[in-house]
Amino acid sequence: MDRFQNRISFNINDKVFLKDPNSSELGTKIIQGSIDLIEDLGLENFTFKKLSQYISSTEASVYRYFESKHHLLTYLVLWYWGWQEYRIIMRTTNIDDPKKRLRRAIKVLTEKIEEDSQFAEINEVKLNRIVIAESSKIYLIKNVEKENSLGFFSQYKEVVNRVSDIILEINPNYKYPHMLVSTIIEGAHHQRYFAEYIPSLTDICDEEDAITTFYQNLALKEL
Amino acid sequence: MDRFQNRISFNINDKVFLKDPNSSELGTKIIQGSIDLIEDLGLENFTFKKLSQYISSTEASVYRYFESKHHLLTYLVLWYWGWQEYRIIMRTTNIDDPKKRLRRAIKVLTEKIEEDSQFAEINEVKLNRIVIAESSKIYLIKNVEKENSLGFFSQYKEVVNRVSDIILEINPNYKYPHMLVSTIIEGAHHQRYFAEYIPSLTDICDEEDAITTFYQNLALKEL
DNA sequence: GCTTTATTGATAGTATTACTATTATAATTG
DNA sequence: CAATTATAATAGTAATACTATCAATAAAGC
Repeated sequence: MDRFQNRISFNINDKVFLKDPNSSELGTKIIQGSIDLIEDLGLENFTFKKLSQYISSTEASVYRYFESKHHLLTYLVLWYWGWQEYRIIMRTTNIDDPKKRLRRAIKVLTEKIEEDSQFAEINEVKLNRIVIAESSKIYLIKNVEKENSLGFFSQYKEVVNRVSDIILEINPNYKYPHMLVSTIIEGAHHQRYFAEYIPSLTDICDEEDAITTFYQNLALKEL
Repeated sequence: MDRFQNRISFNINDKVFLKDPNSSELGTKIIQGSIDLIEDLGLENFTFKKLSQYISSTEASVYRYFESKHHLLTYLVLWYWGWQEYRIIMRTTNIDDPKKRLRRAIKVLTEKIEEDSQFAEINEVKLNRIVIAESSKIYLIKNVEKENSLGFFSQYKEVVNRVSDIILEINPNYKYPHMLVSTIIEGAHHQRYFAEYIPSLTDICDEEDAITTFYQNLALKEL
């Protein structure tokens, strides 16, 4: 079991899994396989049966790690926001100007992830696509409040708070930092999704990364 | 059948249903009942079986109107955007100042619906809550592109286009009117949802309608 | 080296969901 | 009155989302 202990990983709320997938080889295969399959099939068509076949295990074994595909998705999204927080820290420390820091943070949160390099067991490109297309489903459910009280959205909140703090540095009297940040995060996800699948809902643009630029400017004009 | 013809209703894409629910009493009960039940149970726990029991009919009869609960939800959302377009028109005609028109349109799109009066067969308060909590699920699916090509999102697009046109009146050179409008619409839905269920993600405010004010100001500062 | 324990695999089984099909009956329309 | 249509009643199927049991194996402790 020792060989799995020193993996680079974020501390993920242990109520989201039955058994820590980071503690075994099968667990790692569940995470890797689910990222592949959810990205490929969509959450609707993804099942634990298909996953278990994909990773050459059994349905019952997968159920020993996660009580449902919904919890598995929640785990992936928690991981994602842990990773994003880490990226924001990496890319904003040692920058004095809070406006510049805000621009950087918005870039991190709104840019398209195109390289998968940092973590062997996680394909960040696919995970980013999953978060864009599926993450809102983790809270658009009847028992949001219960899952909220279990801390399933805490990682997301931390990211929102961190960026809100930068906003308050720029304008200490600004009343709605959380609203602004979550509008930007969710908005950027929507725009990326629309741009790919329902382009008539967005504005055609040749610009290199119009979505990031749009939200950076929106935020700075607002403050 | 005649007695159902002169109901006030928006022209809804006929590919979304198998049989027009507006053409019969059972159809009307399906729509009314589904609004009650989806609002109450959430889409996840809503089934045609429960619906048919609720309206004292049978599962097979419901399936003659809609091929799936997903299509039924799509119908409701189409109706909602038809209604919102109508409300925008009602509340913006005869106003000369485009900035004032934009404020009004944003108010219509972001305010909480609290009275249910206009249409006998539709509970607008509940439908608004359904749209906030469930509408993104109509496009966050694997076959978005097919459903888009069938015109399932056309009503939403029309609303976005209508408001975009107001934006272009204010600033004819503005590059991202569609992005701005869809960011506002989806953002307001998120904020209302968060305010109710995950309040730590929003900003506590005593103000009467902070969400509407927030998005009105955001839009006007951006332009 | 042997026992205990933990991990996974193999298999089976259940309730519910998301449908489809068939037939009967009541209501409308021509 | 005949023909059509709408609905109800019933049955049935494949897939999903699980739960339970037991055996095989590998690792950990003594």
